[in-house]
Amino acid sequence: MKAMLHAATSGAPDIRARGHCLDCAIRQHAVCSDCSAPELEFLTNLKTYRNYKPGERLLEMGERAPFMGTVVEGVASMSRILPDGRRQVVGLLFPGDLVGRPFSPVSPFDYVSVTDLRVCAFNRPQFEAALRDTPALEQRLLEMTLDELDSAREWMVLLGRKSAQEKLCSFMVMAAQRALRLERRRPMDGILIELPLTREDMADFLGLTIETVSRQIGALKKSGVIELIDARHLLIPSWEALEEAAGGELAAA
Amino acid sequence: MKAMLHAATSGAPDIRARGHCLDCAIRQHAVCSDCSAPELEFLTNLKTYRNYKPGERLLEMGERAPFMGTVVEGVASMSRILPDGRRQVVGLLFPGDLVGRPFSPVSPFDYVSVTDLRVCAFNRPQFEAALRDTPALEQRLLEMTLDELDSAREWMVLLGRKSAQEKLCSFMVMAAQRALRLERRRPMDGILIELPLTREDMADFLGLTIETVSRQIGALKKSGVIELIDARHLLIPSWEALEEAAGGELAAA
DNA sequence: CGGGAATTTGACACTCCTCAACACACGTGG
DNA sequence: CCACGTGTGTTGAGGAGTGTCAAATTCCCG
Repeated sequence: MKAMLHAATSGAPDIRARGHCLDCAIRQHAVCSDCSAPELEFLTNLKTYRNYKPGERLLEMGERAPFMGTVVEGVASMSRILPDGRRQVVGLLFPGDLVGRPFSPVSPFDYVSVTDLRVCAFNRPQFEAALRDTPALEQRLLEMTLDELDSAREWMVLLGRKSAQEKLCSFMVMAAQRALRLERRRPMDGILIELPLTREDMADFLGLTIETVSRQIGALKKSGVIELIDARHLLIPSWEALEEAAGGELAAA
Repeated sequence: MKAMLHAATSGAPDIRARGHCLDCAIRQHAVCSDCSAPELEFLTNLKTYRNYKPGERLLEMGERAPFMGTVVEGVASMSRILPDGRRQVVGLLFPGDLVGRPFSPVSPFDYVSVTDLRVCAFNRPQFEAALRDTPALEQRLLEMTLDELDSAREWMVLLGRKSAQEKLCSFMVMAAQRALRLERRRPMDGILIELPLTREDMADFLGLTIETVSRQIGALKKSGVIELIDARHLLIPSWEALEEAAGGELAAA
């Protein structure tokens, strides 16, 4: 819970451009999914890739954000730290999700990589100009933003009203849904879930402490809702039982 | 009240069209703020006004939403109720705010009036067509949605990490900011705040119980951060002290 | 193998919830 | 006019669920 962001904003992440937008594996999930071939051609020439190690800060709350982009590989978090060090994660970014706040030069949250991460990045003014000039881009951004807003509000239900145990189950449901969607698969019994976050990140996402997270995972294991492979991998014998234990109401984000 | 919430969506609220968009007092805050005179002319002919008493449900979670609109007067809430009855308010709608989820025929949340309420309403398909055909409308909607997303995430920080007392103070700060913005005024010492919600709605918005809300308001009064006029009205001797007690980080929404 | 981080476990404290009773304002009808 | 019901808000006693602090354990990687 205490803010332990190890490295300062990295001055020069590993940057290199390669690959063409047409070949992008996650384009269908991204803001550029509805762009025409010529529009993609244009974007291809603007983009650069940025790679990060876990724990690096891509953008800092309250600071100028030099770029925007899309997660290509890995997971990142958006979070805020209160003056006394309490931290709340307000969103997880999976492949296809947008990094940065469009039309605001200053980032309203910290963006931090939680796994090895690759981001398809654009110079901010150029990206915003592209947004203004490309209806396909702007309409898709609107669509994505409306979906994110629904998700954020669902998470508010979790934070405000769910028990620690329900929070953990909801998180597992969400993590599984996000991972499966990328592979165009559906949840089912016996499925394997990877938890991409440390206990600390989970705690900060769920509004709990790491000790409570650890204990509730133990309780879920004992009650048979999950089977632990190791600290980061688990098996779901019954998807329905997991959803039941999550306290209901988790629409696919 | 319980009975009202559980009653079906009111079939025929008080509907009448009057007034012209050009004369609308809250247009500058609404989705139509950037529309040209001809565009407003078009919208004027589509709109109808709907009036509600406190506690009426405008739209129901999971049901077809026949209209969308803008709050003209009063306050409404968006909320979700878990299967076992726990309720979380995920947003408050002040004049200018949008009622309904664009591009989704089904409402993801309950919309309930919390005061006497007037809504400028549009038939959903017509409104969505107008959005698609009117860049000024769509761009403004994107802007508003991005702002709402920032606000929702700030509220997640409150729900996940703030104490009951900090939640109350944050709510007062937010309520004051929203009310003042409509009058183009700034927060200052000695200001009067109206709490438009019942203790129950406040509790459901803050992730607390009504008893805790009541007790914390009492504690704030005793410590001098607020002065109670009556149950719904209070005075802020020091705005800075209130923000301090709110635990920091509340950007104007 | 060694050292630090991540995770788990334990004992205890505290915030906030639960249940219950009470106070108050308001409207209705006898 | 007053008794009554209903919705709203306050107050009190006690307990459940999480947080806090401390230590043990496991994992990871050089």
